[in-house]
Amino acid sequence: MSKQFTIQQISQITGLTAHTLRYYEKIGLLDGVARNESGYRKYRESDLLWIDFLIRLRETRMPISEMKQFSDLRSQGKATIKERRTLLERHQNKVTKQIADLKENLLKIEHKIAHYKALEEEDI
Amino acid sequence: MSKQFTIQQISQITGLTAHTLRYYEKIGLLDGVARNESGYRKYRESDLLWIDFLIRLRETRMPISEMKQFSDLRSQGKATIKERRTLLERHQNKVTKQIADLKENLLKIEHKIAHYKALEEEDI
DNA sequence: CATTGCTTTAGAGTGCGCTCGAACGTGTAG
DNA sequence: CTACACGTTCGAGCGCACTCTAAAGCAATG
Repeated sequence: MSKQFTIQQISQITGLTAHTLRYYEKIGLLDGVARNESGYRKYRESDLLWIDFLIRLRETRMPISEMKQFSDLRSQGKATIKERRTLLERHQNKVTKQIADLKENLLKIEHKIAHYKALEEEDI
Repeated sequence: MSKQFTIQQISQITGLTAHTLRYYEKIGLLDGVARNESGYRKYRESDLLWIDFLIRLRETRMPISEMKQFSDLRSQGKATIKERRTLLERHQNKVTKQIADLKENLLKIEHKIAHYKALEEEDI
């Protein structure tokens, strides 16, 4: 029998607040979180893994609307695997571009820092 | 005598809308944009360079409040160069971390894609 | 069996970064 | 002179992603 978690535990593990976890469930990012007899949520290991993946999508700037699309495909079962892969590959490209752009911007920032250093030297 | 630009030209060059350019000026990110006799903005080359740098800060997720701080230091002249450098160095660290995080997340996304591919193979 | 602290829901509120609209002035082509 | 495109200001509105509140129920401790 696999471990179960309360909303607070999931909150601590993932860093999302309980509010955000309920919100994600409400908008359909988390499907079918189980409940105990009194209606309290009990998260399974699989929920945790899914939430962790959602966090990665969010950190790579996937909009919630797209995360929702992806979640919807997921809950439709294995018939949608190809479609999910396509969606992820499109996102992969965007992330790759983000990294390239950040690197370019980082260079410019570093140049500016170097420029400031030079100006500081002059004034000694 | 250096070239001057209308707000529409700056908009086309930078990709910011005229609305956004006015907004940035209003909140103090753009200091002292010149005007012609009838009150129309005329941007100089130096304004353009500054706007481009602001865009880089924005693309690297610097919040507007921090961009404002930086702008304010800038308009106080060369006495603030050291402070500006410090601010940029802090930001540089954040950007470096962003890149590392994105790379890690990209890996996980790629693993998921590979996993989907494997599942697709199974079903042939 | 009372207190304290956790859970639930629905719905309202917030902060960020724009984005737009209204009302009005300017510049230029026919 | 008349369109009509482009400029101005001020303030309101918007989309996103949470974030919080209120009112109520459940759980654990002394």
